[in-house]
Amino acid sequence: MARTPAPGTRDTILTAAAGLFYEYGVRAVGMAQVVEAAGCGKNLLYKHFPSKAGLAAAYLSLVRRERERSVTEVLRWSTDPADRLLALAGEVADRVRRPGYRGCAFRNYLTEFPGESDEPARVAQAYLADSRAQWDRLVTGAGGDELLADRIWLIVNGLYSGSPGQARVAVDWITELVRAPTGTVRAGR
Amino acid sequence: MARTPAPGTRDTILTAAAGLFYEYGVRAVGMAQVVEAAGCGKNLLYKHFPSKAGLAAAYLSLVRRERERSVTEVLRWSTDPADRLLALAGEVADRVRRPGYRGCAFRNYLTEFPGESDEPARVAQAYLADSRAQWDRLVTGAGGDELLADRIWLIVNGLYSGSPGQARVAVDWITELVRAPTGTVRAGR
DNA sequence: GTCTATAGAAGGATAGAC
DNA sequence: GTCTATCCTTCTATAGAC
Repeated sequence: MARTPAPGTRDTILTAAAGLFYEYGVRAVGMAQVVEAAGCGKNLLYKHFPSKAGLAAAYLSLVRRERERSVTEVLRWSTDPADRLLALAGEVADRVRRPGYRGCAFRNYLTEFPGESDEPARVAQAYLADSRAQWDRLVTGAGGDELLADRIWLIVNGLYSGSPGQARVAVDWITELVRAPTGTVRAGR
Repeated sequence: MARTPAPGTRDTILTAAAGLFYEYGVRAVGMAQVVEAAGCGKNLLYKHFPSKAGLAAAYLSLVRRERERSVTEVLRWSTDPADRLLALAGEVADRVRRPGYRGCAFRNYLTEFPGESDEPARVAQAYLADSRAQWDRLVTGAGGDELLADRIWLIVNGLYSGSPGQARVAVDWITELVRAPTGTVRAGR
């Protein structure tokens, strides 16, 4: 038997890469930088990931898993669609307010690589489409119409690309829109 | 006798660079690509621009000038603050719907170079701050409060990073918010 | 000895700058 | 065009664990 492979190597590398990619951007971070941060050799990196694009795709998939775990957590709070919608809004706002927040990882990648259709781009686009669909389901589940879904998605987009100070404004607004005093939840005032 | 310098060389280079930078991103475009698109020699490029960062700053300044010219144009339509606000919203929506639209050039640069404080980053941040101030002035001029200004800026941010299809939703919503049936323009419903 | 890991050089392409 | 530097990727050399 030869030397036993370290068990968490892939995760170590991926975590290091994810931190760098998110903070400085995928394009700005070189593979040598990832290797240095992970404290491993280049060989090991290319053994676990086929290329930089593959590593970037794994990074975005990791962010997706973390985000989905957090979302699933807060959605457990209630079975009421309106409550779940507000819980989701609060989850996003919390993330935006976290120190070190530098925008949405998926939107950032698509901005860094416009028009690209490689694996990480597909991961990013798929997540954004699924995220939008989830918001829409919650809105319609809460009795909202298509217009309200469009408007809330507009706020969510603004929330992701705006300053952290706007988080409260966004959450309060969504709350107000969903908890419409008329009883029915529609987009119009 | 030396050859007389072509008069519009700087503009030719800058226009070519601007098109490439906006379409593919600043990081993705090399100086050789700019030279090829401009149809000039490399030495001429570095005669007119000190570095790539300098060229990028000139590109963002050009975008700012064009945008301000367009905004000034539509703001001439009316002296009524609410009308001007809606005219500004329409201008943004038109730009977002234009073919080849790939997001806000300033926001894109700051995403491509996070944490940077070089000249183009300062140009981008300055424009965004000034733009936000302009929106705020128009909202308060139309009788809106600070909350409404925050909310409209949220919509504008969402408009810039959303899909072109959301342009109409955004404009209609801003119109509805500004032309509040109660007569007074406030954020609350 | 055999396998895994690290460190670093080499390759080939491409970057910015002159 | 050239020069230097850096990019991603591969390969070599060496050290260490079994």
